Amino acid sequence: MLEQLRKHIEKIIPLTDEEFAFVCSQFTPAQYKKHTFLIREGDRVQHCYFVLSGLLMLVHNDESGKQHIASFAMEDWWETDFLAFHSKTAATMSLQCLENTEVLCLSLTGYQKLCNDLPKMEHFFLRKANAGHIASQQRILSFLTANAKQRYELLLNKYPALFQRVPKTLLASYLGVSRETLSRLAS
Amino acid sequence: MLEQLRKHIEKIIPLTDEEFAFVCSQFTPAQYKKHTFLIREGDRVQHCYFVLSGLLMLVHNDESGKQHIASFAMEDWWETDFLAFHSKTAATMSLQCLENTEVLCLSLTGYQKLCNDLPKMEHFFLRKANAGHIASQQRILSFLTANAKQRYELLLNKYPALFQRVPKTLLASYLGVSRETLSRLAS
DNA sequence: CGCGCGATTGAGTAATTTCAAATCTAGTGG
DNA sequence: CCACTAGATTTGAAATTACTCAATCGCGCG
Repeated sequence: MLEQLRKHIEKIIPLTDEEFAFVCSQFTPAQYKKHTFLIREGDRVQHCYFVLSGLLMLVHNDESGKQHIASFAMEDWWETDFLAFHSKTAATMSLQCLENTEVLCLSLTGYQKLCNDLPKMEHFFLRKANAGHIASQQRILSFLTANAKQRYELLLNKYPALFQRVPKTLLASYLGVSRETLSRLAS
Repeated sequence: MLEQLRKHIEKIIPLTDEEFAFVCSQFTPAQYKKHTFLIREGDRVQHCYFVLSGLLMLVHNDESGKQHIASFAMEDWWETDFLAFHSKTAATMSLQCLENTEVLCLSLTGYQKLCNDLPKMEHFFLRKANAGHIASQQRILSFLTANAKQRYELLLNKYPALFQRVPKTLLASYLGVSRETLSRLAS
């Protein structure tokens, strides 16, 4: 279980056993059942989560009660309401389980300790943050350049597994179209 | 001019004169006239740019010849085609001057040297990358939750200066609407 | 003055949403 | 094994939103 974290980190930087032990000391394992919330809008955000297994969604609910999915998080993803986590403000998004999910929890102080005491980990997080930024920019571009059908196909190519794992309604609210429109696109 | 960079960095981390001298050694100043390209699609991306003055836009041109603006970059912003820069691949976006612009150029090796030799700078870039990631997520949410008019008003609140500095056509292609639609929204 | 760029306006068309109803499917209890 | 229910998906039709194409307007600059 912690081996999974080690493999994940070592795709970017090698760690000695000692270093890895220190890394581990900052994480707390946790399990959540399908439908439960790791973060609720309005909460203080205590952790950043590394997903070991299962599936999460990061969701924002607007005034009219519609839900909009900022992101799905599957195995080996890092997820939280990053704005709230880093700025210690109230969450504007919920983080919810779409499946039974195992995570490793990292607190903000744990994150800071890792960055300060182990430069390799700061480097690791920098790489992850850059990748996240780039991925978000790509998604923005998809909204600018592609229509609903094209965005649907992009998603289908990028994460085919999602189609098995989540209801279409949720894919629709990730893509920014109504579920009816998504249904009509599939044909 | 380099003082501007120092002030910018020291909003996040203090630097000794010696450290700052080392930082400076990795940057090359450059000036570009309105309309010129810092990066063209297809190019290798040599630099990440810190904008001292002026205004840039990061643009993607689709097959049908329409241009889509991923981002504007004004004073004190860092900009480049980050995917191409970090992965040493060909640019999929152009970076172009909307005004005469002064920048400081940082090469990938310069970036890596700063990160390796000066942990403070790695920390600085981590903070910037996180902020960039968060800002992109907010923009994604704006596409999901807001219609054209609301996105227009968000932009207007966030960057009122842009309305003085760039033609509406470009704001439209940043917001993802046609210029005609934007024109009708303004009323 | 006249050119050229940017902004606006109008009219028709295409894409998407909304609301409503019908259909399908997996899981539950009898 | 079947009937039943809740959730998910599909379909239809009307309404809305945004796009496209075309024409016009406004203004700064040579």
